[in-house]
Amino acid sequence: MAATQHAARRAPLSRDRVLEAAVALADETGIDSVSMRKLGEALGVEAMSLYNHVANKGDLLDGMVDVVFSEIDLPSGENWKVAMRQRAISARQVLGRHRWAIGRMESRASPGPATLRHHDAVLGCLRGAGFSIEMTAHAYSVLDSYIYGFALQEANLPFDDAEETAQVAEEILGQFGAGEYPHLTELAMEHVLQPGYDYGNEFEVGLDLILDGLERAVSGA
Amino acid sequence: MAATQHAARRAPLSRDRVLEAAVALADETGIDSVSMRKLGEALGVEAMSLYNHVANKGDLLDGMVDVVFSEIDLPSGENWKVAMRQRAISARQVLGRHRWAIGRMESRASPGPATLRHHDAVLGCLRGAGFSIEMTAHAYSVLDSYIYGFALQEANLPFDDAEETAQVAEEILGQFGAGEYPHLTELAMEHVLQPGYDYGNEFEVGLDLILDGLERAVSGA
DNA sequence: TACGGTACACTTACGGCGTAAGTATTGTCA
DNA sequence: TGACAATACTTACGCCGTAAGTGTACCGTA
Repeated sequence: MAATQHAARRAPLSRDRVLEAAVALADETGIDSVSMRKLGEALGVEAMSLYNHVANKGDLLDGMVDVVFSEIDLPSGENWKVAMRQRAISARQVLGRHRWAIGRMESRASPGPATLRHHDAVLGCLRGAGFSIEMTAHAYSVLDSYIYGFALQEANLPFDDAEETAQVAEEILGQFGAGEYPHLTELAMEHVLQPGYDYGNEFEVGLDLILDGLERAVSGA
Repeated sequence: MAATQHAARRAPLSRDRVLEAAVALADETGIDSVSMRKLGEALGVEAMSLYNHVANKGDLLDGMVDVVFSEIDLPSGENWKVAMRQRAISARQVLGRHRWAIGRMESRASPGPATLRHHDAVLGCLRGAGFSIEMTAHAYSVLDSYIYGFALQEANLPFDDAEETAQVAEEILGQFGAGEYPHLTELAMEHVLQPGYDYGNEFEVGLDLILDGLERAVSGA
């Protein structure tokens, strides 16, 4: 049949090609518009053909998350603080590039190989720097919580630049009497709406606070 | 008609009743099974009737998130550190009770009144304790990032108790040669799988590390 | 008491979703 | 050449959100 011959001439599908296309589609049009049909269309294929390469939609999402993980720099260098700092910054960058990913880290029971490799490298860096197992667990928990939480907040900001910020702030505050949320209003007026404000700058402030705290904890022990 | 008389005898719907039922349904059966049809069924009503009380499904989700926020204790007392600590613990409890909520804080452009009230109270506590506006912004960012991130990780743990933990760890590690992820294996064997382990215990460790860091930053300025 | 408006639950219908099941066409190796 | 494994295709089912329109019960006013 003509359709099938056409298919034969196409570059063949593979799990990697499917995942890559899905990530690109999610980046461009949002995770909600990643459906099997639309993904198939993007690949020049019917929806059901994708099932030759992913088990189901959950498997697709798991795979997409693992692709994201694979983009995060592994920690490197002998100085744990520098390595952790650099990894955190890379993670935030990657999660900013794929804003749909942060809410779907709920891959839960099925972490992919890149995910496992990443976690193993982080643990190895800390253990190699002399952290006890318990201290490693503490550091791992507080750092990852902070990174994911910051990325989550950043992904959910309803604005991307100063102009939008002003617009949104006006909208929200304008709905209420000026006195109803005085501290929110103050922060908006005297900080967020000032020229040069960028929420992203907060990331390294908090990160350094945590890294310094860890350093103190580890040297005090 | 009989059906309508029946409806008349029913306690009338209201936005609050709809939101409450939706939250309960999500808690019991997961957010994915909160559909307009199933929610209607839970309330003894057809799906379309819900549209008299919520604008659409997005509005429903926004409202559900605001219900969750309303359950978090507002900070109280004159000691900012105690107040922030207690609020953080309450937030984690609430987010643990409604695990579906953390990924859907993407209410983005439309925070509800409880959400705004909560944020305003947090800011007021810090400003009242003498934090500068900038320092308030730092504290707010690092604390909320940590709380959300921790809740996110906790919500995504594929296990709830020690038994499940062992089972999942075995499954994951069993898929690979023992040497493939040595540090992950070590952490699992010598820490996570030890009796008495509970990831939740990490929360206050990281929280206190951050609060101490903030205290040092604020007293040093 | 009668009446008009409002509130609100109902039915029907549409297009999109994930995916189970079955069919057809290829490229590969005996 | 003929059989087999891959893999793309079609069809169909029961969900989903929700636009549009219908009917009834209640309330304030005359």
